[in-house]
Amino acid sequence: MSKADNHDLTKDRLLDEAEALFARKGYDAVSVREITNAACCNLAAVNYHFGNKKNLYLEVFRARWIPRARRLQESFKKSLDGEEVASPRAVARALAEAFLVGPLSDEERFRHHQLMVRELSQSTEALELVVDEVMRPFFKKLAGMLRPSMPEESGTEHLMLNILSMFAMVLHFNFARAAVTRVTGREYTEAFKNRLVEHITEFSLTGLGVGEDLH
Amino acid sequence: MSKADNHDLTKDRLLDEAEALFARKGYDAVSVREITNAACCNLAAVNYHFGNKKNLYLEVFRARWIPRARRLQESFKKSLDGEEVASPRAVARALAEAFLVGPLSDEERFRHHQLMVRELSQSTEALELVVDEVMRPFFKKLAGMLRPSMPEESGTEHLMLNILSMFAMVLHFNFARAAVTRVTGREYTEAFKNRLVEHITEFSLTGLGVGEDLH
DNA sequence: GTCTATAGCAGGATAGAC
DNA sequence: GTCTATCCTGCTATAGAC
Repeated sequence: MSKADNHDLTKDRLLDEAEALFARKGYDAVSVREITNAACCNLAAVNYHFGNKKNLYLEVFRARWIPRARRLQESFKKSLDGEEVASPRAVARALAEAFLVGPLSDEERFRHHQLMVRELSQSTEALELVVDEVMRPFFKKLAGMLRPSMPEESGTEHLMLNILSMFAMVLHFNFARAAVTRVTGREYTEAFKNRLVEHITEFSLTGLGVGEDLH
Repeated sequence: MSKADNHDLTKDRLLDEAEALFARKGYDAVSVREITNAACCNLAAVNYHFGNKKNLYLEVFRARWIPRARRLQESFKKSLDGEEVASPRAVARALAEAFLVGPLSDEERFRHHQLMVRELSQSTEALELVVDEVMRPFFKKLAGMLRPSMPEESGTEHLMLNILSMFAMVLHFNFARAAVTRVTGREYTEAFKNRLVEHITEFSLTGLGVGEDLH
């Protein structure tokens, strides 16, 4: 019993600390020593539990990142339950809310987006997991929700580009915090995050909002 | 003469190869040996010319990245010369065009955005340079161009969030190529890049384009 | 399952010849 | 300015005791 406990706890601590460090510094900048120190266990534990460093990285995605992405999608879905039918505005707001405020702690949100951006910009094996198991199904669901509101003539590609654009904003305001803060002069307080949710919702609905005729 | 020549050529080759490698793999994943091999010079050359690896990285930004960012801004400015007054549509299109088609080769565009995203998501000393010398002034200019078209009551912050959002799209469609391709099924041909320019322009102007009443 | 000890190698950096 | 040779640190991974 205490054996199994130790096993699980060590493995869990390793996954947690590894994820935090990989997110903050990137795969190559983190050493196994650093991870095992942070997890208060022995250097050899990584090789025992995961075989090698790279496998630990992949396991971080399988055991931590992907489940969290699913929780985010659940949170998104719940936001929409109140609505009789998902209007584009409701979808945009629920999306922004789930990713910018949502169920995650600040630390978790940070981890999540840092790791995602690292994979998006430099695809390793983990990107396959991320795209195939999380992004594609989620985008498909979003497409289904938005399609009824779109002009008849717009195809799936148009829809996907729209979704990718909302996604780009959500991602950007999460991972480029340092730059956003430097440019706007605002820290990521609850108030500012709510302001960002408003902004993303509006921009998704009306762009710059200059009231130009629609075509 | 040949001395000075050799000096400059070696230094230039180092900067070029270093930038390419840092962009593709990230700072920590690249070794000085790898760089000097690619530049066909001796291991000690990095320390001779730049002092150390980190300084070489910073010099890549000073001597390569920032000048290229200036060229992009020039290209953006030129796109707008034909217009009597810069309408929001013209600004959005010029922005998307400069960054997605623009004056850079595919390889240069790739380098540029990879390095930028690395800095945006994990600020090192180079982020200060990037934000202070490139982003902030550029955003200020954009703000000046867009302000006349905005509703009276919207302040600078609203304007900045709008600019950051356009920027987020431009950036995203450049750095997340792998994922975009995986999701849309489209490679980054000239045709698709032009399609993206259209999309970014439209999304910037009207968002999802569902024709919702403006407020 | 967890530890110590260590093999074996790659990394950044430098001294000094040319 | 460029080279070779080398130092020394820190890395991943493993063998083997407990």
